[in-house]
Amino acid sequence: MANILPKSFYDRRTIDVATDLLGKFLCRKIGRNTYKGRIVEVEAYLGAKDLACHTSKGKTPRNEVMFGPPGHAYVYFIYGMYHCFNVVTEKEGNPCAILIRALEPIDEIRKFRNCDTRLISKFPGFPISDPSTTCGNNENKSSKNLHGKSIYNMLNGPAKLCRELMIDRKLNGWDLTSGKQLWIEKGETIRSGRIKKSKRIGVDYAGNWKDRLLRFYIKNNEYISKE
DNA sequence: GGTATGATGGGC
DNA sequence: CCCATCATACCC
Repeated sequence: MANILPKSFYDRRTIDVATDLLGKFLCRKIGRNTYKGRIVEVEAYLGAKDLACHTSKGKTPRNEVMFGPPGHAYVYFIYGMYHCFNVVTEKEGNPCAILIRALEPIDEIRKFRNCDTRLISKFPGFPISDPSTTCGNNENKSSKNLHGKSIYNMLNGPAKLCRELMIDRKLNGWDLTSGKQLWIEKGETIRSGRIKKSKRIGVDYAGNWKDRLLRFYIKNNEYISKE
């Protein structure tokens, strides 16, 4: 597939990769089907010197993927119940990554959420496929399925998008350029005027790094985790 | 919008 | 003990 982002995309300065990831498509293949979400919010983690980055305390079994080559997935388990998905950037040995914080669901994923019940029997517990949802072409911001979930509230957080797309530690280290199971495709390039910056979320422990503006999101997008 | 709290368990 | 989260409660 020609649209898969190549290794060279990730082998650059982390902040540049982070802003360039906005507007690209995260793709997850499960069974015969592929589900895609548009990346709308990310955070950059700048390696050993960055006190908010897991690698600031050195190499451990958990974070060793970040020390490897760019273009691989760094997936970690947090708070006893959640996973977060990152892409590794920069040259091998410079342990940086970008946390994917929110996705905008696009047509396939919406259709699946609403209509496709075949996968449910194959993957019991797959959260995005809720048999109680109705087939909805008239969704609005307050539309909810029978479990009270809105399409606006399913992919707007790093742990929520992992839950919905069944991303867990089995995909830690996955080569995102292989075009199987999990990859990222070209989309639009978001001009800097459409990108907002803020402090990263949940890193108040990170000393003089906690206030750095390393969170990037698409201005006015409806699927952001937090304003 | 903000703050506070419990859930829940791997990592160091 | 800590934690790159989430859902819920409440606005002290």
